[in-house]
Amino acid sequence: MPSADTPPIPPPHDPMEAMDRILGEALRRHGRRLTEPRRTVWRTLYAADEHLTAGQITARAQAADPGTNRASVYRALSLFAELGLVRELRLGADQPSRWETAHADDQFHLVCEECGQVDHHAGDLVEQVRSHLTDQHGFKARKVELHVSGQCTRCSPPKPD
Amino acid sequence: MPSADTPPIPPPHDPMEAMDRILGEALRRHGRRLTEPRRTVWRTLYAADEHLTAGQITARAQAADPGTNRASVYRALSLFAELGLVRELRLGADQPSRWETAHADDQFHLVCEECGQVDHHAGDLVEQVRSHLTDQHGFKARKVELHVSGQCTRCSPPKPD
DNA sequence: GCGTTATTGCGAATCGTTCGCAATAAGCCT
DNA sequence: AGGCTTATTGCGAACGATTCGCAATAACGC
Repeated sequence: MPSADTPPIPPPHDPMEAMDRILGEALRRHGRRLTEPRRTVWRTLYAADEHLTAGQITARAQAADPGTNRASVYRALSLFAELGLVRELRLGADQPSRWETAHADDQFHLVCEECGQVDHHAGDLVEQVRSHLTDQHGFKARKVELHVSGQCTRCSPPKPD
Repeated sequence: MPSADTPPIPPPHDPMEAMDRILGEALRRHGRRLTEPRRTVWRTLYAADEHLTAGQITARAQAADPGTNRASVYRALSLFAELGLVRELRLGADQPSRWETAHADDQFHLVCEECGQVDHHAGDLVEQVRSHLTDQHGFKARKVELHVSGQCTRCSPPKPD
């Protein structure tokens, strides 16, 4: 541990603490407060390997902190989305919204209908679409969402029978 | 008008009757029955200029036939979708599903965030995506959905300033 | 026409999500 | 560190979209 009189800028040992800092700064920048439920939701989201529904997030958050409230989870999620920290996505008309941390290049989703696996894609396709629309049709694209459903490599038989 | 002893194959004068026939045939082909609520929903869908929510469809259907029941509308819609006659689509995580008659080339939607206008696009983009995925990533694309939101030509100021 | 059985109509139920409001606590100021 | 202001929480009730169960009805094949 740093001695009591070294400059109090400890490097982020715990990756979770680093995440907390990112969240805290984003919140403060917008005049919002960093609270326990928000931190819990945030960590849950980052610990997740996949896109979670609000229900799943609530369950996991409650596993980490039993006090976590459903409504607060929803509120945290939509706030995060508003701040551009996470993205809400609909992978099927029947299923509830799912949430993912916002990386730059993941408007491109591949959903496997067999195993439910969701893959991301960066690619330039989204950019292509955007410029095509602007140039050819005068449509100013702000958000481009590409959802593809089908069979992923593992589920579609690689060997021809 | 055809005389009484000409072959009884009257050309479809009423476009709505023609629509009914299409629906009836599709249903019969699948062992389903052509009923009043189904016909009403079908006509509503075809008379519509835009993508309607189930609620809107119900309202319009009831305007045409006051007996029309909400549940039957939902059942008709999902049946039609199952038969490939209509398509369900989510234009925003917050809004309810919307429904459109199924044309070949309309997986490509442009939603104007200003006026709410929804435009379609055929284009080869969808095909491009499909083959790109199959060739490069082994992902067998079944359904490709491209949702773009932004500003349409009318809403985005054409003149600079 | 008759009978079989798919379909309807109704209300209640479900699911995801949001709301209202009193109680709590974050972060600023000193 | 203590106090103050006000954003945020927690709770349950409310909500909107969609679905369900089931008895009554009506399509359509014979």
